[in-house]
Amino acid sequence: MAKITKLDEIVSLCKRRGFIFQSSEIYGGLASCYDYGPLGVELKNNVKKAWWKSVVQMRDDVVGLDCSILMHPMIWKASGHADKFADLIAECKKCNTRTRVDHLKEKDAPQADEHTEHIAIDEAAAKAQDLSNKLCPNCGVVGQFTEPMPFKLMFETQMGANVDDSMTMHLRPETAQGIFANFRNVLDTTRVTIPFGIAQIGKSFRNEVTTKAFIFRTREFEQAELEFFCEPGTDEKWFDHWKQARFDWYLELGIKKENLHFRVHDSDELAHYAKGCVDVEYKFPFGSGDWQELEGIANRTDYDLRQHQRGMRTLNKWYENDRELTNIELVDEAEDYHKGPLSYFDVEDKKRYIPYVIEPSAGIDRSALAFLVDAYDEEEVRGDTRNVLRFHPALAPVKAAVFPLVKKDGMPEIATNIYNDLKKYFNCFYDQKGAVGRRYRRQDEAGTPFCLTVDGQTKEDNTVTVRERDSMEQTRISADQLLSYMREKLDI
RNA sequence: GCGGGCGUAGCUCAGUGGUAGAGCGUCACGUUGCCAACGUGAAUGUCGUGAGUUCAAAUCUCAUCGCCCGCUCCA
Repeated sequence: MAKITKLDEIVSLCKRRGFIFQSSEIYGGLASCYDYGPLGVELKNNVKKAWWKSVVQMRDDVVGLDCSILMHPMIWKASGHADKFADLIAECKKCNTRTRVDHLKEKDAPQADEHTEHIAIDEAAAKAQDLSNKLCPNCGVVGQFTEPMPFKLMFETQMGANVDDSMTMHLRPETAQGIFANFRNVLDTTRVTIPFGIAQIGKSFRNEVTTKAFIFRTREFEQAELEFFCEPGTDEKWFDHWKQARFDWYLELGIKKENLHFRVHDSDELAHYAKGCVDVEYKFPFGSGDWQELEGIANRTDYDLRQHQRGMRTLNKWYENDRELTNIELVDEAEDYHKGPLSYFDVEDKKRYIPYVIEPSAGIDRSALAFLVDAYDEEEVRGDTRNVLRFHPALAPVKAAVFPLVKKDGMPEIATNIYNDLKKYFNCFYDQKGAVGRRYRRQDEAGTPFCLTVDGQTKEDNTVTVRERDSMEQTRISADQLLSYMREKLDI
């Protein structure tokens, strides 16, 4: 029986054990921002490590990258974010529901099923004047809207300390564009040949209209993204490949199969550049227990690289327009764009083309939350409730705790030596205080897979007790073999 | 942003105008020899924040911040 874990229980555990705290708590908190505590940072780092190992290090066809968060403003013009991450929203005066203006439908055309693109704010502002015939999707009242309000989904900041000539910059709303901007660099310096991918983990920022559910949707968040470049025509094959590879990654790290599934995007839900998109979703315990996105895997086609080729050719216009993005249009695409600066030359086939891109884009924070929720378990042990986080060893913040059974007879000294030896190889924790049973249970709640206990017998035959978290079973292992035994068990 | 609920110790919560509380947890000492044992002792509070009403506010009023649920929104 899968226990239904409420989000509140997870939040409470996170606080109690030092996984996650509200940001700026001593000042009353800052909405939608969270800090990772001592155990939380280990967990999150382990999630990132596991992703990096699986996507970069274990593969011969992917290389890593770490781009700056601030990038040239033209990046966002070319990518479309500068225009499309600004929405106009109108509020129904009748029911106070806010709706994106471009999602509003005419009274007489309720079946307007054309996919609604985001519209550049200026254009939309002009068009949006007449809402008198628009229908509120919530209460059905016609034409009772406030003036459209612009929502900027990108964080703005200033670059340059001198206020007068500082430049407005945007914090990146996704890490992907830094990869596209470095496609040429990597190609020229790394001896990669298509098909290959570039991976990156890092912070992104989005002014979401609403945040949600603990660390699930926050305005500052960490992404792990891969842009996998392939020859057009092979994109479907690679899409399927990554779809499977990414799904399996969650399962291998212990997510229960029944809590994970794919959701294929409908064609009217796809971003305009995407040929296909599928989400990996986890059954989170928010409210009624909704499936929520952990990761999106999209076929972005050759859209981004082509857009940046246009962007590169628009640079002078940007200078001429006083470095203002809103006043300029990207120049039209060159006719021979497929031979442009971001094209790829295939030596075997002797042809140039703009590669297609398959993008698995995972949210690290929400993955960490999913691993937490999924690992959380309460079980009855001798009439007591045992709280245990059944983390996969690779994700466990602490791999092994070392205890002397009691604080005398030389046991602390032996245990300390073992601890000092093992901590060179993986994260360990030493504890000699209080009853050993209590120490075991404390480690259960931190998700530590193994506890190593030095007892009276250790002095006689140099063995220690290895107590396993999930089964609570104990095995005696020679202290000499402890390192190799643990490494095998932990797979490190 | 709207509607509903909530905010008191690290956690869970009691406390409806009159001295700030409990359980669990934490720490110390003793005891104990393998699963939240026991004994003794201890620490820990801007009662979310700010104003107001009152002789007196955790308690009443207003504002504000934050969290949860449901809408809305979510390349």
